[in-house]
Amino acid sequence: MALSRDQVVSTAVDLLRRYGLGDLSMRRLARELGVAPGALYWHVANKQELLVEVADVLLAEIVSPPADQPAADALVGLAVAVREALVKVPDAADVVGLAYAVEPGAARPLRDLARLVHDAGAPAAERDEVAALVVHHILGSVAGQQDRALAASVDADLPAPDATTEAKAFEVGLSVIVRGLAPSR
Amino acid sequence: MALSRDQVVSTAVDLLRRYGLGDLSMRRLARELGVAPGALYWHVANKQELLVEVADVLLAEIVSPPADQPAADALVGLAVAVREALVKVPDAADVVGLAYAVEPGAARPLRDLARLVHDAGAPAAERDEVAALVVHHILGSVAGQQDRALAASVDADLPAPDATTEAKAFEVGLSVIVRGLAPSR
DNA sequence: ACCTGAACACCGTTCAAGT
DNA sequence: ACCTGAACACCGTTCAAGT
Repeated sequence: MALSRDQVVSTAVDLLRRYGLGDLSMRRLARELGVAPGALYWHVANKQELLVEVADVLLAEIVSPPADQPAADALVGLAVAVREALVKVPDAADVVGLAYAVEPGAARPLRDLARLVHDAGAPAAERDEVAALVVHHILGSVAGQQDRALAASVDADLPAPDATTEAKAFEVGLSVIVRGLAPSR
Repeated sequence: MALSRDQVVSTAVDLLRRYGLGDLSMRRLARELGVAPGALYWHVANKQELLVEVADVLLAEIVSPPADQPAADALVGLAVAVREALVKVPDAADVVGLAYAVEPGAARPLRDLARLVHDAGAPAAERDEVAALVVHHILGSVAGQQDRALAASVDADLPAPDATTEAKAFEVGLSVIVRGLAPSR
């Protein structure tokens, strides 16, 4: 049976989950699919386009926040959920960061984040800017935790990051944002 | 005359400034220096170590904030200065992000940022977390602007980012952080 | 329509051997 | 002490030619 674009993308997601971005090469992906590297270029224009699709898949798995709570709580809940989903995927911050730069509102959870930022008190004119701040905080936190885990695995006398501590640190920053949301006065 | 580590690092900075991370390869750097690629490994352990040094050079050029203003103003001023310095250097966010993950307080401006966050009202226990939030906001803003510039140069019907607008958007997020700094009540 | 084979122009890193 | 030459194991992308 012929290869499909979906098959290419989902195998790429698999490779990323299991081995990280360093092993998600077009050649490695082709090997995994049992085709020649050139075959992939019939289904995707290039690696960048593929990675944007991969990011969309990762974000699509995140559940929407329940609508029956204050916007500020829903915002915190969703941000934590996005962070938790991404931190499990090696190099997720790089992949999602690339996709976010190309198309900030393409994935549903990121649109939800922007909406909740507005509902929680940000003026409409500042909605996208504050949403970007939240996204950067999530991606920065994810990248930081993963980098520290990598550093600890390489250098034996560096401490391995603790998931609970990392999550707490993230929420400290998040609460600063929520507190600052309403324009002064 | 023999090659020095400083020479290797500063030529790397040069290459980054002129052509970006894509052209900052160990082989390209060796060619620029007129040596064989293997020669570089006498002076630096690997590419990652080199990039951390490059980040330190980029950050070292940023001036410290004057001490005669309110901490919140100094914080905003320094964050804007760091952003402005980095946005001129292609892929600066990637390079500095890597270095920041490895050693968050190694560069002076980043230490100053953490100090000002504390002086501006963050509890000592939350200082590093909020400083990380500010750094992520800077790097995210820089990466975003540069990505949009690249996208516009590739795709003709995408608008080129305006430097003033980008700076304003950054300051919106920054002021949210500053407003949220003092713990509630 | 979809894929292979082969090529082009690259990578980071290692290491014996030279000076 | 410092560097070269040569190798190892890779990259992303293109494209004529095949089915």
